[in-house]
Amino acid sequence: MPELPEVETIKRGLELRIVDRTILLITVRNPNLRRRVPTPALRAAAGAKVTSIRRRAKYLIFELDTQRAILIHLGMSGRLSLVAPETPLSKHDHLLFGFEGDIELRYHDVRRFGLVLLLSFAELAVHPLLSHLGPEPLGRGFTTDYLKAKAAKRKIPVKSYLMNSRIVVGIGNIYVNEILFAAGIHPLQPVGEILETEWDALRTAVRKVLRTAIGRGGTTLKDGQFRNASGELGYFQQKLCVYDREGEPCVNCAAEIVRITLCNRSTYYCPICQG
DNA sequence: CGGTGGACCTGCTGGC
DNA sequence: TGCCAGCAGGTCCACC
Repeated sequence: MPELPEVETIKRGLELRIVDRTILLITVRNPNLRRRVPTPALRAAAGAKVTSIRRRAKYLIFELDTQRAILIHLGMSGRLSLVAPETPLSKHDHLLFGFEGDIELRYHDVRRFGLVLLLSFAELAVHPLLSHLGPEPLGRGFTTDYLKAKAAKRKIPVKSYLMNSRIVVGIGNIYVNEILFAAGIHPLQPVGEILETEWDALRTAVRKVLRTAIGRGGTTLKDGQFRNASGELGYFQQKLCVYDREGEPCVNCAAEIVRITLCNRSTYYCPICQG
């Protein structure tokens, strides 16, 4: 579900409510996520205070005042929500974090592709899940020169390239489609043959699409899956130009949006604007 | 090494 | 109405 803008939106919502608060109780109802949740270690983190919340790629990192951190990835269907403790539990509420001040943070994940780990700061600094990640697309390391250099001589489609977290993090299947539309580049374009002049457009499109989506609180599709930490919907879906618009008219040229499968995922583009 | 495709898991939708 | 194939925001790993 969540790509960078959704994770960032959740992070911002959580920050306001739980930084500087102490965790009173951690309950693991179902430890079977992508990796098994380390229940005893995690439960033992109760009593610690959250000193800050960071985002790296699509990971959330809750730093504690005990030199440890809770690392959370939401996978495809994970949700984090702040609720009153008396709120009825649902089937897929797998972890509960009870905070002082009558606030409960719930991790909910239907498909259980997510991840929750407890790591020391030292472990976090060298953790293989994080150590191979490329630069943040909204950070300084994401330059046109970097993007171009990494692509040299490679034949993979530009869509696969942008979705590869070793190249750049945070871009998933919704935003990659929108980014390529904004840049006017065909998703199958071999990345090693992208023109000199197109690289700037591509970098600009990455940053603009992600920034705009964050500004609009992420994307909530028809199924209503994505919510921020307070349960509110995003509204970037109103700005989607190609994603899930097969057969509908292009917003620029009115040609029909085409859908193909690439990297085993639905891929949408305008055959004229991205020709 | 670079690139592709399947596996992980549950639930919803649409066609027959 | 019921059944079943196909699909869904991500990531990792085995295999060519």
